[in-house]
Amino acid sequence: MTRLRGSNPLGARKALAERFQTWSVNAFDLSLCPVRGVLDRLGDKWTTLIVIALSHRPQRFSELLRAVPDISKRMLTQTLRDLERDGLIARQVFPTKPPSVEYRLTSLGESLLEPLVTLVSWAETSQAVIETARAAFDAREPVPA
Amino acid sequence: MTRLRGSNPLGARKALAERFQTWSVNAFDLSLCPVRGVLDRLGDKWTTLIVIALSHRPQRFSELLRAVPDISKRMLTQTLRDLERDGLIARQVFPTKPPSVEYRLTSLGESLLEPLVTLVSWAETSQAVIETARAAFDAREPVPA
DNA sequence: CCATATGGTCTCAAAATTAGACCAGGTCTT
DNA sequence: AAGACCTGGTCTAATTTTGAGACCATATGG
Repeated sequence: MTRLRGSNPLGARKALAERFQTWSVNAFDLSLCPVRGVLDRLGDKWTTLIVIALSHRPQRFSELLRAVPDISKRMLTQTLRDLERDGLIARQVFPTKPPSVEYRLTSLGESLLEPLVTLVSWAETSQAVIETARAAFDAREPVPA
Repeated sequence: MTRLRGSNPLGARKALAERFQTWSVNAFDLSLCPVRGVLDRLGDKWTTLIVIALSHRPQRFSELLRAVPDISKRMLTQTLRDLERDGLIARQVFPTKPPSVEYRLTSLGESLLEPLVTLVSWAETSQAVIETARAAFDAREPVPA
């Protein structure tokens, strides 16, 4: 087949499988697998969206609220706090009349952009295939109303 | 520091920012941003763990239950169904005495491994920095008992 | 004959998330 | 000057999601 430099799934599979080997000793035990703590936050449903929104430019609270339409204030606040706690974003208050708060990516936060781009690219590329698979599955196994 | 080829955050930032530009027209509107549908599933907390576990080798239901220790049967079933529906994994039943079911990555599922590796690598690299940031944040803003 | 193992499903409780009221103050409109 | 509206949040109550564990049918080993 085509043997693409470093982009064949086999290579990735091996790389990941190797890492997994070292983890499998502790079998993903939450307290023993430090990566889980990091990965869990990324799986926050809102985290990636917010990071992507901030990749564009620093934004204020209500801008983010508009940028990610279906997030609730509560979750936006909480996700921003978590992100700030992890050092991925920085919070800065401006003493305007109604004080405004700006959030921006830190350099650590920006370093996340690169892995995120590859993931988003994959999502874009695979989206059509996935839709097809979903439709096929639903046709096989009709979901009851 | 070291200047690695093509791994500077600036490049990634620009790449992502450009993509975001095209999305920002619809401002992440769930129904209009197809990537969200895909990204949401990846942010399932269990999805990535299961895919990683299966990157090792095909595994049966109860093997996965053991591999991802703190998942409940309920969530394992559901996550596997979703993954199957999206065409990322395949389910095969063997007519053994108590029938066993094996789950394996499809080629689409394997294609996810590559982006996942970069993400996991980032998590591993950044983990220490993040822990430090968390500690510093908690010291500043002591979480009440 | 009882325990165990298989892959799930079902129910109920617990946890996470949402929607939306509310706040303090200042500006803008009328 | 009264009212509406803006800021960034917090708080409560209702809804949704998740978790823990019982349960099932069948078959094997002891």
